[in-house]
Amino acid sequence: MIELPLLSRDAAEAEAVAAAGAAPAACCGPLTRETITAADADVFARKLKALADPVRLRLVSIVAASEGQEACVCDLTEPVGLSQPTVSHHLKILTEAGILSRSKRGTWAYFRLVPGALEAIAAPLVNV
Amino acid sequence: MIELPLLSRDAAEAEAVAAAGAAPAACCGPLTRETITAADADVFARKLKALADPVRLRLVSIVAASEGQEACVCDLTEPVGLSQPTVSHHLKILTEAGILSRSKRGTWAYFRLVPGALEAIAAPLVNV
DNA sequence: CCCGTATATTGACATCTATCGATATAGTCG
DNA sequence: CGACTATATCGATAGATGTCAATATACGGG
Repeated sequence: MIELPLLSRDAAEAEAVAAAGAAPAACCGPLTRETITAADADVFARKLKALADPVRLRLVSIVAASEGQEACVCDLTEPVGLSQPTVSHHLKILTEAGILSRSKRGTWAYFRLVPGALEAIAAPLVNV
Repeated sequence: MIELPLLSRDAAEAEAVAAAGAAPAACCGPLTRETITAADADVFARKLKALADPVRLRLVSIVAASEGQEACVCDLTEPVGLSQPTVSHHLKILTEAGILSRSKRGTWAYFRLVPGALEAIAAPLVNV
C-alpha cells in the first residue's frame, strides 16, 4: 500500500509558511558561488518550470495586482482568453509549486500569491 | 526574400552588452506591481524556460564556478553525464537566451556567464 | 430536494522537448 | 595534404506539456 501525499511538497511548505507567517526558503545557494547539486537543480528547475509559461506569468501577475491580492478562476479566464479547464490546470501547477495558495469560499476558489515565493525563486539567481 | 538574423535577439543583446560593458536589461517591471502584458510575458517566459531545466542549471552553475568563469564543452559533458551533442544543445539554448556567451579559441568553444544576465531574469520577481 | 453555477478532473490530441547515434564542420598537428 | 580532435547539426524517438470538450464534483438557493 502506497501512501500518497495530498499536497506536493511545495504546496505543503506554502501552507506551513502561511500558518507560521514565515517566508518560503530558497531551494539552494547562489548558482554562481558553487556548483549546484543535481538534486537541488531538480528542485529548482521544477519551481522555475512552473513559472516559465506566458499564461502562468500573466495569471500570477493578475492575481498579485488584483484588489485584495486575490482572484477567483472566474476572474481569470477572460483576461487570458483560455477555457476554464485550462486556467484551472495552470492554477493547479502554480499552487503545487508553492507560488499561489488556494482557498475555497463557497462555490468560489480564491487564489493569492504566497508571500515571498517569487523572491525565494529569485534568490539563487542573485549573488549573495 | 526573408532576412534571417544570425543571432537571437537575446544573444545579440548579450553581445552588445559585452561590447558596451553594460548589464542586460530586465524584460519588464515587477510582476506584482502591475499586470504584465502578453508580449512581455512571452519574452520573460522564454528566458525562464531556458533556465528551467536541471541540466542547464547545472551547466550555468559549473561554468560560473569554474576557474576563470569559463568552460569548454569537453569540460562539461562528464560532470552532467550526458552525450556531447546533448550538452552542445543545452549550451546553445542558454546562449540564445543571452545567459551564456560563446567564444571559440582554436578547436575549443568556451562558454561564460553573461554578467548580469541572471540578475536581469530575477529582477521582475522581486518587488522594486 | 432538485437546479444552476463554479471549479476540478478526465481523455484526447497536437506540439514541444530532451536525448542519442550518426554525421558534418572546423581547426591542429604531423 | 591527411589524420585526429572538438564542436555543431541532423534525424529519429520517447516522453512531457498545453489545450479543449465532455464530464464529474461541490456548493448555494428556491
